[in-house]
Amino acid sequence: MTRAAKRAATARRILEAARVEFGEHGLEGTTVRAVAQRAGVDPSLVMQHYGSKDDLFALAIRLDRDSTDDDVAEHLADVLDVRLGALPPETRALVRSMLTAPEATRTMQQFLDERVRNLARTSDDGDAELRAALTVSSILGLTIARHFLNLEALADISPRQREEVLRPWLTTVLGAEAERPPGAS
Amino acid sequence: MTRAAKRAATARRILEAARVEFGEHGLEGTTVRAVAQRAGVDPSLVMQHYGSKDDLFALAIRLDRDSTDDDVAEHLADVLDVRLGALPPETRALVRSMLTAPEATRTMQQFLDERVRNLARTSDDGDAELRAALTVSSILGLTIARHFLNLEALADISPRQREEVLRPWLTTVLGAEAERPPGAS
DNA sequence: AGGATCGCTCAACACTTGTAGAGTGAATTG
DNA sequence: CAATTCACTCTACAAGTGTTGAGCGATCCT
Repeated sequence: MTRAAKRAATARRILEAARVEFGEHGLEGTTVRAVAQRAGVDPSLVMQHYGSKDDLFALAIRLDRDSTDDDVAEHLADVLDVRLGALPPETRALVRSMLTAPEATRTMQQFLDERVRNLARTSDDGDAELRAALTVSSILGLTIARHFLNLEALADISPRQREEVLRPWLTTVLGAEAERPPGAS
Repeated sequence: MTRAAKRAATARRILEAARVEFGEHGLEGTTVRAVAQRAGVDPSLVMQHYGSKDDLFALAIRLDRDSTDDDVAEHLADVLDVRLGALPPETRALVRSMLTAPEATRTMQQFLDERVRNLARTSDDGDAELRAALTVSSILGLTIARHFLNLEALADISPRQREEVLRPWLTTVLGAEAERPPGAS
């Protein structure tokens, strides 16, 4: 293993450690020393690699999603498959700090606004954006309630419940934009 | 104004300042000095009144809701009337820190679990708790998206949209527990 | 009115934090 | 093989934090 490769590997180890720490304790609750210790490395090396704690954080919460086709089906798959298991560390880090770290708030805003736009694109209803936003925020709330607040009722969802309750419910939420009540202008 | 009354008034002023600061910057992002300055008071007075920053925080996030009858109608009223305006400071403080401050996380868990139980009580469905949890987390997500992330699509909701989109949508979400698909045991 | 009480401020401490710079030992290069 | 580069550690510092105890001036009791 060449010297540059070893250095790159160390850098990745630091970044991953940072994601875990940020994901568990947030930006303010995480110390550079804690990240360094988890990575098995000296604190100052973290700085040499990433410049500052804030720069490291900005990198740690990047989602790097391939935002090509972002439709209802993908949403469903996301929620049902991915988010029922463990959340990836960068997502945990982003969500964990989204209410307290301005950088994370901005990133989350952009991420959600984009999903809302993509979702609203499928309809030409004037209120499509609003309906899409309701859908997206529902999924956000579900994610938080399950993975960060550990709501009792969401703790253990059986495969039966996933198919009989969660999937129909999500379909309802997602499809709500199609069933608008009569009386619109 | 008696001396004790003046002291009590100062205490309330400090607590209110704390709610605003905590609500805006979270537990870790708020300094005792900032609270004191907002209250127009010396930092050490804050300690004399509330013992420690953590004790003050615990008090600042208390909701003191009269949890007698917590039903669907109340939920709707909450979301449509209260939460469309500004959130009360103690609610802001609680929500802001719920992902980063363990004390706030616990408080939020208990608050939501209670609402879920109360909501599930109205049905004898075996999955009532799960459905109630989906409802509650939807509302949580909506609150966060609107009041903390300022999602574009949720920024300005006209009265028309409230009545034509938001209310029917919420009714759907809330009522989803009644419309379960056929084929349950 | 005079002494005690008390709400409040001032000054300071102990600690943790992010961060910088010198140093070290091994890998690399000629 | 000698010189150099470089990934990494050690030591230290300056700033900001929660928290404390002494002191001060106005208000209350007798």
